[in-house]
Amino acid sequence: MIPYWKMTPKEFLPVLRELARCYQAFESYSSSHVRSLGLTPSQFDIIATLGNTDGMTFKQLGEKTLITKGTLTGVIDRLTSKKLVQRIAAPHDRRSQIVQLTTEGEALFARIFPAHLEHIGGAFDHVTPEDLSKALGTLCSLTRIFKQEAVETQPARILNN
Amino acid sequence: MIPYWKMTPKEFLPVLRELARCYQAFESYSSSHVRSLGLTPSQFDIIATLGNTDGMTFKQLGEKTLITKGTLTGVIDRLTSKKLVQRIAAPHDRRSQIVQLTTEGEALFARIFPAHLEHIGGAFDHVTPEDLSKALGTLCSLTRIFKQEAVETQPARILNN
DNA sequence: TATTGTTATACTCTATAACTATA
DNA sequence: TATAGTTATAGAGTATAACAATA
Repeated sequence: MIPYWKMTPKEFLPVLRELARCYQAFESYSSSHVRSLGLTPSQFDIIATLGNTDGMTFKQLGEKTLITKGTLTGVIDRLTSKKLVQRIAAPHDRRSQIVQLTTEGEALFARIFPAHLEHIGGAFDHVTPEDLSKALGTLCSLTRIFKQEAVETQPARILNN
Repeated sequence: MIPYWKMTPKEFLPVLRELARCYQAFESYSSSHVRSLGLTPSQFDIIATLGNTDGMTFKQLGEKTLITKGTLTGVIDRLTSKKLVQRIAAPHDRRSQIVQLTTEGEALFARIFPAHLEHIGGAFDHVTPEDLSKALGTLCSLTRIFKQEAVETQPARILNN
């Protein structure tokens, strides 16, 4: 039995604005570190995603990072020319390629990622675990519904389902 | 008397991931609307920021939208060629220019913005006001600290101030 | 001298779609 | 026929810095 509220823009807009502001503040902080290493945010995203894995296919990588395949080829090309990642053939499907960190890429990941986490973790020192888990819950439910809505672009569809 | 917790990455990383996922889901949903109007997200950002105002200077606009001045000139040029915004001279400083919506831009804003809000509001129907305000609080405190950290890039600075 | 906005450059990302080689 | 990744293209945002006009 879920209670039903009709939120007004006046109520939820501050949350959206703060969501954007928070994400952008995080991104901007994160990217200032990242750019000082000679990486773009997209490139760092790839490194962080591949860290502590044996690599993954272009398809998987694209799904995790939300980068489309056409763009991904370019990003991986640039990281390859920096010797941070490499392509290897996938074992059971010759159409497929595995992207993985090189030794150099792993070393970079090992050097910068823990420091990143340590730094970021400081932001959470005065947030209670309870607030954190509530915020997580709220963010999750928002995400779920935004994703739903993104699929059902035509409101009329709701009537047809 | 604020209690002190030391959060571990295992605790806060899910929140960061969900923050990114939530923002990106929102952005992607929002931008699918926006692109169907022939606008990019940056361009919509400008329109939404100028809506219900008498216009503002390049400087103000850049601060609100987090677009740097060099880029902003290009974005405004494109919106100008679409006849959605216009530049006018600022009254008391002849270096400065005011950007404002044209009649056409205002009409577009009036047509799409309420619909946008209405659509987005649906996502909040099953979130309680309490959770919403807690999430807002948490987001705010995170934002504040990310911004702080972004400024103090050199930790050593803290000692010098 | 400092500030506002413009211009210029080089790079990166995006959307889109045609293409290849496999499956 | 469908899928994985590549290539090509045109447009748009980014960082950076030099520049003109004005304060």
